[in-house]
Amino acid sequence: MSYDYNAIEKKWQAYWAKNETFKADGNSKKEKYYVLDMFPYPSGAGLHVGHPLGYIASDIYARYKRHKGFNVLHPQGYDSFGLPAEQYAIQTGQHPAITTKDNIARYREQLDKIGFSFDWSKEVRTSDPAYYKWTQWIFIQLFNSWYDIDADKARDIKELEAIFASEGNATINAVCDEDVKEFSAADWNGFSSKEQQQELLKYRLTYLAETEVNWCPQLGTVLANDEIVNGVSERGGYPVIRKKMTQWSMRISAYAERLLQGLETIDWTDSLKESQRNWIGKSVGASVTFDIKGYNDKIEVFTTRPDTIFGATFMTLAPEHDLVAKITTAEQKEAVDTYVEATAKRSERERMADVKTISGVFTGAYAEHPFTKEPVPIWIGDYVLAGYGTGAVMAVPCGDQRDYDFAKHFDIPIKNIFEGIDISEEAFADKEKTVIANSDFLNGLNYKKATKTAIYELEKLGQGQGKTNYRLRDAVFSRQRYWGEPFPVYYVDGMPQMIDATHLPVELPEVEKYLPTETGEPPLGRADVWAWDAVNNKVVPNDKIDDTTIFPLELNTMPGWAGSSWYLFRYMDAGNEEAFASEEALQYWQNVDLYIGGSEHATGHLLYARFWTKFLHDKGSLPVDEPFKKLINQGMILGTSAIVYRVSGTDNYVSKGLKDSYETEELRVDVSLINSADELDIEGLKKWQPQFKDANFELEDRKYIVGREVEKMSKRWYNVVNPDDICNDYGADTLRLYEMFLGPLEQAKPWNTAGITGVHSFLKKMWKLYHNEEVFAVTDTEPTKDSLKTLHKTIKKVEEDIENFSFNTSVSTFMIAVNELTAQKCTARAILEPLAVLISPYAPHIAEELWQKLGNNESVATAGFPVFEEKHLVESTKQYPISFNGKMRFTMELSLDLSKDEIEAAVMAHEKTQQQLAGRTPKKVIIVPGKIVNLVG
RNA sequence: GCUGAAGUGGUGGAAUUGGUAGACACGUUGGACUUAAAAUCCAAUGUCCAUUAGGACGUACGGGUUCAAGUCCCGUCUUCAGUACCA
Repeated sequence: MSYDYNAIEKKWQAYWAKNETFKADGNSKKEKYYVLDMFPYPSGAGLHVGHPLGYIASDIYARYKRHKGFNVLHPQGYDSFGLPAEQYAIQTGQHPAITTKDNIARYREQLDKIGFSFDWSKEVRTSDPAYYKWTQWIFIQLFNSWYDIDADKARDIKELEAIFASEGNATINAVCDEDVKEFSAADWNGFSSKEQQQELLKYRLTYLAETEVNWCPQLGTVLANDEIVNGVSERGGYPVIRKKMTQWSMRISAYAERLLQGLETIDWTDSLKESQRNWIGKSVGASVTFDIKGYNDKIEVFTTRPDTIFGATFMTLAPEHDLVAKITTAEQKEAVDTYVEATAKRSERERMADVKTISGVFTGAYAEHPFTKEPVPIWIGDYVLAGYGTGAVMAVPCGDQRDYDFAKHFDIPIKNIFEGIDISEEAFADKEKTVIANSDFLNGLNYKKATKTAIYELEKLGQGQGKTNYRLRDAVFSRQRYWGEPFPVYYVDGMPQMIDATHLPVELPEVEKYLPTETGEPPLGRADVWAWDAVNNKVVPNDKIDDTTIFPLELNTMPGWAGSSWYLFRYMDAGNEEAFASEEALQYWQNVDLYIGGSEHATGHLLYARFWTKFLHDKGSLPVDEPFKKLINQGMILGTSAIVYRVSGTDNYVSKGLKDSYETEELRVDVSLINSADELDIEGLKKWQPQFKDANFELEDRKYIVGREVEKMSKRWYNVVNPDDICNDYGADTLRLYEMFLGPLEQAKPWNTAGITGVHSFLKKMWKLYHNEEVFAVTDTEPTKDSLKTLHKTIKKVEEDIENFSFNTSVSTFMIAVNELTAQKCTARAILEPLAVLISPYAPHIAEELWQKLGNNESVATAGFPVFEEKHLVESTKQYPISFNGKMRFTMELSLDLSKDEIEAAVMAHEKTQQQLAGRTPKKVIIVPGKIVNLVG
C-alpha cells in the first residue's frame, strides 16, 4: 500500500467538514485560545503560494493548542469590500457582489484543499449586509460620542449636551476641533437647533469637516495617508493631489496617547511597535505665542526646544498658513504671492523629492520676542509643513540644522546660545550636552532645567505652555466609491442625521453604472432609490425627497478599513442578529491570543483596529481594550520572474549567456514555462502568447536559458505560483511542510520548488515506517531504549519549536526521527502512535490516516499532545570535551551518575589529562552542566 | 538621515544559556538495483595541505573580553524593510 496522498487528503477533508471537527464551542469549561489570520481580500487572481504561509503557521499553532487541551477558535472570512471588484464592475458592468461571490467560492475551494482547521460556521464577509449592519452601528456609536480628556475615555454625546445646557463649554476638557469658540449655557440655549448641531459636530468622534485630502483623479476618490506610497496611490500607482473636500473623519487623535501606552501591554515585535510609535509621533515641548507687531493677531508655534527660545532670530510660516496673506507688507506682496502660488503648484511628491533646495520669502512683517521684546522677522518657507503642529515655527538657527541652513542661505543673523559650542559650521542639536548661555534667566542651565524654566516663564507671561504634540492625524473616513459600506446617514438642512439603529442595515442601492456621476458626485449619486423616509424609516426613491419627511442619503461609502477594524469580535458570535456579538461570547473569547499577518498593515489596519477596540471598550461594549495580544508578521513569499531577451527591433530572442553581445530588451514570461535548470519550454512559449508565435530563438548549448529576477509575486510579472498545482503534484501535506521548511516564518523568501522532493520523500518514508511492504505493520512490541529516546527527543524539540514559532526546524526534527526509527526497525505502537500526533499539526491528513489505522475512532485532532519524559533522554555515559587554556582539547567518557566532585576527581585522575597537563597542574576544574569540562590553570 | 532586522558552505538554512560551527534538505560526485529510465537505497561533499595518519584555516571586515565567541563589547562595511524637511 503506497502513500496515496490524493485519496487520503480528499477523504479527511470530507470527514472534517462532515463532522465539524473544528467547530469551536462557545461555552466550554476549557481554557480558550483564539488564533486568527488576517482575512484575505478575495481577488480575481485566486490564492498564490504566498497566501497560505501565514495560514499554515496559524493552523499548526491552532492544532497544537487543541492537542494541548485548549478550546481553540480559529475562524476565517473575507475582507470583501474593495476596489478591484469595483474596477472590474466599471469595465464589464458585472455587479461587484457577483464578482466577489465568485472569487470567494474560488478562494474557499483553494483553502479547503490545503486542509486548514478553520471553523467555517463562523465565517464573516464584510460586504454581507448582516455584517455591515454592525459596522454601521459602530459608526453611529462613534457619532454619538465625544472624548473627555479628564475621564480619559469616550462618553455619550447626550452628557455633553446636558453640560452645555447647564454650564456652557468653558469647563469642558475635550478633544475637539481647533476652531471651537467659548460659549455659555445661555448662549447654548439660545442657539438654533442647527447651530447646536454644528457645535456638537466639533466634538463627535466621527465628524464632517472640510479637510484637505489626498485626491486621486484616476481612481476618483480620496486616499488615506497609508494608502499612498511615494506620492502615488498604493493601488494602481496613480498620482495624488491635495484637494479640499467635506469628508467624514475619525477622531483617532483622541486616542493617540492610549494607542501609544497600549503598546507596552502587548506582545508584538519591536519593529512593529516602533512603526506605530513613529506613526503616532509623540513629541513633548511647548506651544509659544508670538505677537505680531502692528496687528492684533498672534502666531502660535510648537517647539520641542523651549530652552532655546533666546536663539530664535526669525519665524517661518508654511506657505499655506492663514496669516500669510494678512501680514504680508505691500513691498513683499508680489514676491510672497509668487512663492505661495509656485508652492501650491508643486505636488507633495516634488516637494519631498527636492529636500535639498532651500527656498522662502520674507513677508515684511515682524513678530515680537516674548522675553526680549525684540522684533523677529517673519518668513515663509516650504520646509515648514502646514499639516504638522501649527504650520509655523520659531526658527532657532543655532540649534536646528534646517533653520541654520535657511538662515545661512538668506543671511539672517545666527545667535549662539550654547556655552562653549562652535556653531560656525553647523547647528548644535545635542540636548544632553546643552548648556544654555546668552539667554538671560536661562544662562548656565542644562536642557532639562532650561526647558522647565522657559515654560514656567512663558506661562507667567501668558504666552505659552507645555504641550505634547502628535503626528497622528484624524483619519478621513469617506470614499467616493460604490463597493463599500453605505453610511447610515441622511441630511436635514445640510446637517447629518443618524438613522435609528433599529432600522439597520442600510443596504447598498443598485446603480446602473459604477462610475462617479458627470457632476462629480460619488457613484451612489446615480442611485434612483436612495432617499430616507424618516417617518416610515425606510429607503425610498429619490424623486420623493421633500426635505420635510423624506431626505437625501449620504453618497459616500466607508473605506476598506471600516469592516476590518472589528471583524475579530464578530467571529466570536457570527450569526447574532441582536448584537455584534453576545456579551457571553465576548466575555469568554476576550481578544485574539495570536494574530498572524503581513507587516504592511502596521500603520493602517492594526492601528485602526486598536482604536475601535479602545472606543468600544470605553462604551462598555467590549471587555478588552486591545484586539491582538500577540502578533507575528509572516514574511512575504516572493516570486522568481523569468526573463527572455529580445534583440531590439527584431523578433529574435537570445539566450541569457548571449545577451551581452546584442542590444536587447527584457520581457517577462510565465514561470510555468521554465524548468528547474532555468531552461525555457520554447514550444510552450509560442502557444502562451501570440507575440511569440513566429519568434526565433538563439540557443546556447541547445538550450534557451532565461534570466531570473526575485520580485513580488504578481499577475503582471507572470511569476505567480498556484498552490493547487503543488497540491496535485505532491499533496497538501507536502505543501504545508515545505512552506514551513523554506525558512523562518518572519523572513521574506523567494519561492522555489528545488527542495520540495526532499519533503515529499520524507512523507513517503514516514508512511513506510508504519507499513511493511503492502500491510500496516505497527505492533504492540516493547519499544527499545533507542526508540524511546528518539521519540522523546522529538517531543521536546517539536514542542519548543511550536512555542517559538520556529516551524522550519521541526520539519528537520521529524526527518531525523523518521530516519532514526527506520534504522532502528521500530514498529512499536508506543512510539508510532505519539509520533502521528506530533506530526498532525504539520501534516494533518497523513496523521489522520495513520491514526485511524492505529485503531482510533475519533479524529487525531482530539488526541492529547504526547508527554515528554526526561528520563528517556538520560544516558549512562557521555563524551565530554575537555579543554585547558584553550590549547588542548580531548574527550573523555564520564558516567552521569557521578557527582560534581567525583567528575572533578575523575578528570584529574585521567591518564591522558595528566600526560597533557604535565608541569601545568590546573587549580580548578569547572564542570559546565551537560557540555564541557574546563580545567583552569 | 533616522528606526528596525540581518550578514554562516555551491543553495535554502541549523546551532538552547558563550561550550565539538555547518544539523536537516537541495544540488553535485561515485556506487547498488535495472536491458534502460524513473523510483528507491548506500557513500562522499566548508576551504587548503597530506598517499594515509593527521594538520591548518574558517560564521561580512578590523579590534577587544574570555579557558572558550557565529553568539558578548567597540569600530567599519554591506543588504533588506519601514519612515522622513515632524520644528
